[in-house]
Amino acid sequence: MRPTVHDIAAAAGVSLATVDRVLNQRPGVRHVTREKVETAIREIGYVRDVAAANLAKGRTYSFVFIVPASDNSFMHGLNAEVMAAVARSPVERTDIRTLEVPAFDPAALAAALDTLRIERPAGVALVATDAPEVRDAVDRLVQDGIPVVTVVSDLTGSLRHHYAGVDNIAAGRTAARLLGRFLGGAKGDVAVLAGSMLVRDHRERLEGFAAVMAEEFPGLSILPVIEGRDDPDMAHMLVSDALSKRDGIIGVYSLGAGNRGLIRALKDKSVDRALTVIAHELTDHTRTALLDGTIDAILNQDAGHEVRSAIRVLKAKADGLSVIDAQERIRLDIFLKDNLP
Amino acid sequence: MRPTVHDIAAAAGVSLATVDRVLNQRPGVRHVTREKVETAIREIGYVRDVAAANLAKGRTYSFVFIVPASDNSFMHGLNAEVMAAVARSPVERTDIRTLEVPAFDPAALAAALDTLRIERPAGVALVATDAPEVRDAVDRLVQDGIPVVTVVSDLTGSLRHHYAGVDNIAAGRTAARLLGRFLGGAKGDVAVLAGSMLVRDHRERLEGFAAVMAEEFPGLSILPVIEGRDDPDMAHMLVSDALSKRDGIIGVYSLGAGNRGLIRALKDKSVDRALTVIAHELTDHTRTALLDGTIDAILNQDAGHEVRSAIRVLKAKADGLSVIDAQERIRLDIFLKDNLP
DNA sequence: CCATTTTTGATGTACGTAAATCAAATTTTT
DNA sequence: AAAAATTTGATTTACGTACATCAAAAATGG
Repeated sequence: MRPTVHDIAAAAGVSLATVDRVLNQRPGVRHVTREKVETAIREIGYVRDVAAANLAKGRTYSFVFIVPASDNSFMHGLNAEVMAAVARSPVERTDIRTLEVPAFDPAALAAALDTLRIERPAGVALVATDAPEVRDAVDRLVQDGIPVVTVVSDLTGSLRHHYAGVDNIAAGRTAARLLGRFLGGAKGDVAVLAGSMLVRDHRERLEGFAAVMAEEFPGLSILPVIEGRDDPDMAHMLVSDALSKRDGIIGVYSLGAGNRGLIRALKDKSVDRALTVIAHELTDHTRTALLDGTIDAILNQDAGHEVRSAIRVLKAKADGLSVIDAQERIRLDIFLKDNLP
Repeated sequence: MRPTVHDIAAAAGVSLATVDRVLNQRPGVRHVTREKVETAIREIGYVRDVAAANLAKGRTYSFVFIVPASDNSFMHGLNAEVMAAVARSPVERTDIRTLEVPAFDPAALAAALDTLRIERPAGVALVATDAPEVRDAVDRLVQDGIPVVTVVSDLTGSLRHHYAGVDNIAAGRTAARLLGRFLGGAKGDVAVLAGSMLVRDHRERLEGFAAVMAEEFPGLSILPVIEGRDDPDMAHMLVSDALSKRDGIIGVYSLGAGNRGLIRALKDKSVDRALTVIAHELTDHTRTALLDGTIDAILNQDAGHEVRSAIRVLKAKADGLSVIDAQERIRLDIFLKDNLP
């Protein structure tokens, strides 16, 4: 049987009320007594029954999810996963609210974060835009004692408690090795399509990609990055243009979210050119393209896992519990035709 | 606020005791009354507060994990993960016990399962040996109302509630495509090292591998399968032998757990031969081999995830709750040098 | 219509913790 | 040493559910 508060009281030779004061850091306990109780807690190996505690508190965790108002498949998917979590939330004693902010707008994000300092939710999750003002706003929240986790995109040098997302440098490196190996020893050019170099995850992917390319595949040279702003039409135009202008292109790495346009451009390219293509994010479009051979591999982060992980971590922080690190590591999924879910 | 049993009683116009009888399927309720209560439950959208319920029951879930007494890194890892779960178990109101049975011994496994029919734990997880007697024993447990999940290796045609493991056919297919693509258009032989063709997961991996090889890489031919019984020394001998006898070998697929011997054989092969190698299961040995270039890719199933998933599913079944399917899908990890955890 | 059986209601206790109140004991201050 | 302040104890209620008991009401059988 697990020890209870009564066992602590007996072991420490104090009353239940005193144990309660220590456990819930209420005032009115002398230092020596407090230590006596804490020793007893350690010695009998007491762990608070969180379920019973929350029942007694009538507590519901109120969490806020801040997501960018971006119109691409990935963000839609992320939103859907947050909504799914909201739907489950009553069962899990959580009360999750989403807050939409303009994409790539540090000032708006920082303002939203500062609003939350008043509201004081039990935890905040955000898709970070990597800017100093956002970092400062996050740090203020953290210093106010509110748990904060970043999702998908991290925040350089901030005090956030956790990052629920993939290692984007590793993702870029992996893409490079896959592309290099798939191309065998062939020599030629590689086109890179990104959303914007202003976002940290895209920058990091490119960084990793370029590093491995340089180290290991000297026969392949990276062309100047095409920034498609994650917009299908823009991506289509820019990629078509690049493909027609340069006929040395034998590989493409799409590290952003504008894959609809890319796929269109690849499909209406001159039939004689076989390209090896690696893209990020599994969506209906990329899935179809993978199956029909337009794309050779997809790197993916599972938005559902990221959302659930963020919530688990926030909950653990709110309860003062530890998390299982291995469980919260967001993995980079590599999909070929054969292992699609 | 979530509706409670009191709300049901009010809505249905019956007493709390009657609601309780319906909820916990106790006898002594007329059909019409029962239906009135059930309607009310549906209409106000009541969901039982599992935390409070378990608190009241003083319930601890007693689960049994049946693992094979196999001496390879993967099974050791699995065992370690089960032990980690055992360590966490008091906090999660679970009481997990492991049961070791001889590996590849259907009779022993079936006997162990039948013992559990007496003990009636709240759930059983097992690494299945794919045999009719095991299937029947599992079906008996299920028919007794005990939740059963298979882990790592599934059981053909059984009534088990869930399988916490990877799709091994997809794993084999993925290995084939990776190997084929890494080899570019080269022609030659591919050696396959397995543990034993008597285990279902190995058979399935081979099946998927062979299928894709035949469909898509006609230039590569698969040599007769080497069965190393997951034994390092045996694998070393057999692989060394094959490599020296056939010099057309350009690729190796190791789908079992005997990688230590394979790696040794690869390292002391004549230096001029560059092989492309795909192996299963991330262990210290395969990790080192991947980093030093002896192995080109590792396919992995995360034992920790499998164990935790199995427990979550068992708990959900025991509580009569549903699971989040996407969360319980065990993914096939593909590791290159660059995305090792 | 009475006796019997079945169904329903009313009520209390328990689970482990939180939180509050008030009295008693102890310490500190004057 | 008395007064004031602080610390501790004892006790109660609550959270939402499970489970048990006993009495009351309703349905059923003869």
